Parts: sequence; structure tokens; C-alpha cells
Amino acid sequence: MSRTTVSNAYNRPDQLSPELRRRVLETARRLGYPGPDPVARSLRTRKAGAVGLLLTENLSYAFRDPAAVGVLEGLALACEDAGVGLHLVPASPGREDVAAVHRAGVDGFVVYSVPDDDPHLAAVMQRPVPTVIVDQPRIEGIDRVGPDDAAATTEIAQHIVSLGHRQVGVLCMRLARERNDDFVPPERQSSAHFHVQRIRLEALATAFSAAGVDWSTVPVVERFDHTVDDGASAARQLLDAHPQVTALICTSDILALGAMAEASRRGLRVPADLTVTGFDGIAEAERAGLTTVHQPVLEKGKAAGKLLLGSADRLAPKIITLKTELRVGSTSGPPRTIEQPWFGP
Amino acid sequence: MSRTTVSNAYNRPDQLSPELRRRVLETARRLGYPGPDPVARSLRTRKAGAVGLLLTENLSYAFRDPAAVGVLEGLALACEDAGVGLHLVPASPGREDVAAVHRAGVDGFVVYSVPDDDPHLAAVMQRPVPTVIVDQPRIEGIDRVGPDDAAATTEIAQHIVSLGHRQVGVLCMRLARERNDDFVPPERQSSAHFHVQRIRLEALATAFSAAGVDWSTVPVVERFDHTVDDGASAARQLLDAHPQVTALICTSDILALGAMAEASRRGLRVPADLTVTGFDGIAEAERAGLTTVHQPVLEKGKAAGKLLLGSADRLAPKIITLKTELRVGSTSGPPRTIEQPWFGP
DNA sequence: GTGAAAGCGCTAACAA
DNA sequence: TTGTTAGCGCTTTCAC
Repeated sequence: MSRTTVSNAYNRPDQLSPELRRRVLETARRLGYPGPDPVARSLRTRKAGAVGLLLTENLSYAFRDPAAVGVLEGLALACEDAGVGLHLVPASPGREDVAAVHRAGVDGFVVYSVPDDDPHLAAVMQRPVPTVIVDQPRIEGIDRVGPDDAAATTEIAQHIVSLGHRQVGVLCMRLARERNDDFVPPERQSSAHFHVQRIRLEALATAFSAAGVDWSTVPVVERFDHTVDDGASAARQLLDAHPQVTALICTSDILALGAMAEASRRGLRVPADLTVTGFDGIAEAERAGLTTVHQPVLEKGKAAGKLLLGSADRLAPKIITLKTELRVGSTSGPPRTIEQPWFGP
Repeated sequence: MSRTTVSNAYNRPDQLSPELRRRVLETARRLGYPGPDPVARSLRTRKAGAVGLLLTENLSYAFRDPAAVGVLEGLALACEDAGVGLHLVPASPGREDVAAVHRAGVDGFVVYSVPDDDPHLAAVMQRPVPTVIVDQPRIEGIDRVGPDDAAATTEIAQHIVSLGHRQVGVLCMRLARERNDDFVPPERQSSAHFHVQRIRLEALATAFSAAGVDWSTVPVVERFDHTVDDGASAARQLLDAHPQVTALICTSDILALGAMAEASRRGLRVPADLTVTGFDGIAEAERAGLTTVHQPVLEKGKAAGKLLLGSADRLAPKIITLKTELRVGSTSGPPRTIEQPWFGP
């Protein structure tokens, strides 16, 4: 019996008689043949049947951030719909080993939130397969899915300005691949390799400058790791040095939750003594009443998957901008006022 | 120039002069050669550089359950350490399409919590690659990682018995591939295709029978989907029919959290009016003070990954039993008592 | 409905 | 140090 017949038995049942097919499969089982080798088939058909996901955030933090989990879930859902696997590429912030990217047998990549100078990203760009980037970085000619960070951040800023705050502080996620758990000088802000963070800081700078605040005096504290505890320690560092601050703007809900914990530790009431805002709109933040920008993270992941899987015969790169919504909660209010002496009648 | 030299330039830098290597890579770039094709390489080397994960729980629920996320994270960590990818096989409870399993280019599979009659599982077992099963099912000759469910459940049962409860109810996860959001007759309990659930129910039956409770009178409610809301509705269904119940034993923390929500909705105080227990020891449950069995989910995932990745030249199958710990919280207490008339002096 | 032959792109022996 | 050769296991024309 020829190889063709066997191959047909597995892949195109309509090309041979049911009887013969049955016999082939039966014989295969008897001989312990496990069915066509997926790798050899992929080589031949030029289809790996999998999508690669490049994510350079530390996995432990990624899985603890509902925003990231939402993206992952949406992407996995899109893959499931299409019947293709989702291949998580092993890559962590410190790791310089790019081989895993080269070794991944995938039909395309989704890149989620990596710095523009990441070597893994460079390796992905070298692979001759379609790529979709979620959030960051922005690369000319590459499909992208993400919110309008500048617009959303501007909304937050204007909300805070309109409440009357002029003494604000900012807590942001890491701006580059090198750790800097400290205040951020202006040049580091403007040269940040994490596009999203840079855009958000720029939007804040613009909005507050317009409101008459000298941005160079606004303290910005950065944290490399993305955990609630890091948010708390960042808030501590900022408030210790700048106790006059009346509002803490955080570039993520995770950091904001940490800031709220620190506020409570110091006996500061939110929002009476301190306004705190976040970004993402994760469930825990909503439960805490956090004022934040909600973005549809599940849709983000799904959109990325669909874009990639449907990118076969497309010419122009596609940019999908997700809707965001400012959700004012109970953590933002007017700044505390210094008691005025009362000159009564 | 020969193919060997090019191949060496990429894979064994030490086999040629740095100068030549540089020239090869330079030329490759100029010619737009993207580097060795990973699929072809895998075919040749017989190494896919990836581990497959089979998970037939609905992804949305899986990602919402911290216990499942913990396992996933641990596994991903182990893969990262080894520099291999983690390939999520597209499979959901309803889906009968097993092709994705055959199509996955992986060096081995981790199977996480699937029923013993799942067709995807059967497909995995046919593949000539090593397999590790996490939690369930138990299959002769296959590596397994999981807790001692019987022992852990017995501990919980004895805790509740010793508090004095004799009127108990049980909330459990799905017992088979067909949906049954309802009470569970005895034969369905004993023939459950989800091994873990079956073992836990059996352990409860044994422990309560020993305490003089007729197990056939104990109401058990099943839910197909694993969400807090389903836990709440299951508790409602059970308490509506059996208001005399003083303790609700849940086979997962997620269900238990739902049960607590329902208790509060009905105005029942926990534990004064109703004792609630869970299983898993997820963070949210601990914050809620839930009495539960803690299991190290991250370690579970890690252990599975290491076992699989190191299973090369092992002869006997390996079983890793994880330590669990009964954590008595503030949701379990003595049963409510009927007010006794007071015959004073 | 079935079989023969070509070749996907690569790596590993081995030879030079 | 470099080149030659032989497949890895499969699918796909194409002829029968």
C-alpha cells in the first residue's frame, strides 16, 4: 500500500472508499502508527497551526494582573475559534536569549507590551511571518491594537485639574529595560522605551502645563515590577518626599491599588486627603471604587488574534483603536484645603 | 558556499572562524534570509521545543480561577527555565474536534484536569510523546502530579463533624461532560468521570457515614460552569430545598465564595447560621477567611513541567503527591442551635 | 480510487 | 575548517 493512500485516509476521507479507509486506520493501529507527524506535516504544508505570543513581562506579574490576563484570555479565545494553538514564547525581562523566538514553530506573532529596543522583538521582526503588536511599541507598517493612550490620559488629567488639583504626583510602570525604582528625571520620561508609558506621561505633561502647572516640578516615581506592593512603595517614596501632593495619578490600576493601601497606612483618607486614579479598569479596581480609565482588555486580545489570523491577503497595515471610558469612582475629589482662620462678624 | 557552513554559522559558532561566520550572517541578511526555518529544524532534530497543555475547561473560567492560573503560571515558569515554549491546545468542553491535538508540534503534553472519557485525552495518549497529568484523571502508567484528595477531603469532613454538624450539603463541580446543574443522584456520584470530584465525594461519604450520617440523605448539587455565580445559585438551590442544612461543603473555593454570597443574600450569618468550606486556598478565599484546604498550585504547575521536561530516560512512571493543609478560617463553626426554653431556678 | 515521485528546509555523519 | 550526502515524515501533483 502506498503512502498516498495512508495520507488520504487521515486527511481526505472523501478521496477513498470508507472500507479501505477503515482498513488503513485499523492496520495503522495494529502496527502502532500514531498518525501523521505534526512537524513533518507542518513543514510540508507550511502551516504550523499556532500563533506565538511574545510577552517580556515577568510571568508571575503578568498572571497577577487581570488586565494582562484579560488580553491573554481574549487572544486564547480567538485562537480557539480558529482551531490554532497559542504558543507562549519563553522570554523574561532579563533574558537575552533570543533563540526561543527563532525556534518557535508558529504562523505569526502577537507581541504584547514590550519596549521598543527589546531584542526579542527584533528577532520577531526578522521572522517572515505576520505580526500584530498589542499596546506597544508602535512600529511603522506593523498591525497594532490598543487604546488611544494620549486621549484617555488627557481625560484623566482634565478630571483632576477640574477638581482643582495643582500639586500632583505620578506613579508609573517601568520606562526602560534597566531597573530604576526611583524618581524619574525629565529626560528619562521623554526617552522612555515603553511607548505607552511615554505617551501617558507626555499627555499628563501637556494637560497640566496647560493648567498652569510647571511639569518639571511634578514628581514621577517609577517601578520596574508591576505589583500592588510596588505601587505602595512608590507612593510611600513619593509622599515622603512631597507630602504636599493632593493627587496621585497612576498609570495602572495595580499601582493605584498599592497607592491606596499606602494612603490608608498613613492615615490619609481617600479622596478627602488624597485623590488616587488608575488606568485599565480591572474588576478589583472597580470594586474598590477607583477612578480609572476602563479599557476592554478581553476585546483587545481577541482583536489581536483575529487580526493576525485574518491577515493573510491584506496589503496595508491595520490599526485598531479600542474605546476607553473614564470611570469616575469614589477615589477622586477636590484637594484638601488648608484650614482658613475665620474672620467672623 | 555550502549549506553546512550556513547551518553551522547559526547553530555552532565554534565550528567555524568568526570571520567566516560574520560573512555568512552578513550575506544572509543582505539576501533577506530570515534564518533557519524552525519547523524544518524541528523535523530534523526531532525536537519541537514546546510543551503542549491540554485543558478542557472553558478558558474564560480557567483564567478567572486563581487556582488554575497558578498551575498555568507554574508550568509556564518551568518551561521558561528550560527555554521551551508552552503550546496551549485549543479545546473546550463542547468541542469534539480532536485534530488540534494531532496538529500540535510538541515534545510532550501536560494534561490538566480533564474527565477520563475526554476524546482530547484519548488523542493525547495516542501521541508518542511523554505526558504528565495534573490532578485528573489517574491513568495507569502515566506520570501524575496532584494532592491527596481523599486525605485532604477527609480532614475537612472531620473538621466539620467535630464541630457537631450532622445536616450538611455539598456543592461540587461538574462530574461529567454532560451538563447537570442540579442535585446529584448517588449513581452519578460514584460514576463521575472527573476523578477528583469523585474522590472528594467518596471521601465525604466515608467520613460522614462513619459519623453516623446516612450519606444517601445528604444533598449534593452540581454545577457545570465554575464561577462564583454558579456557586451562589447552587447554594440557593440546595438551601431552598434543604433549609435545615447547617454546613455547606464546597469542592472548590470559587463555589464556596458563591455560597457565602448567597448566604449573605439570605441574611444567614457565616458561621453562626451556616458553615461554609472550600478547597484550593486561593488568595481571595484566604482574604475572606474561608475555611479551606490549601494546595500549592504554583508548585503543582512547576512540578508538572519539570517532570515532563526531565522525563527523557525514566523507566517507571512517577507520581508526585503535593502537600495540602487544612486552613481553618472564620467561616466554620458549630451548628446553629434551636433556642431551648429556659427552665430557671 | 490508487500509486510513483518530488521535495518542503534543515542538520548530522562523514569525507576532504 | 569546509563541503557532500542522506534523510527527518509528510503532502501533493500527476499519471494510471
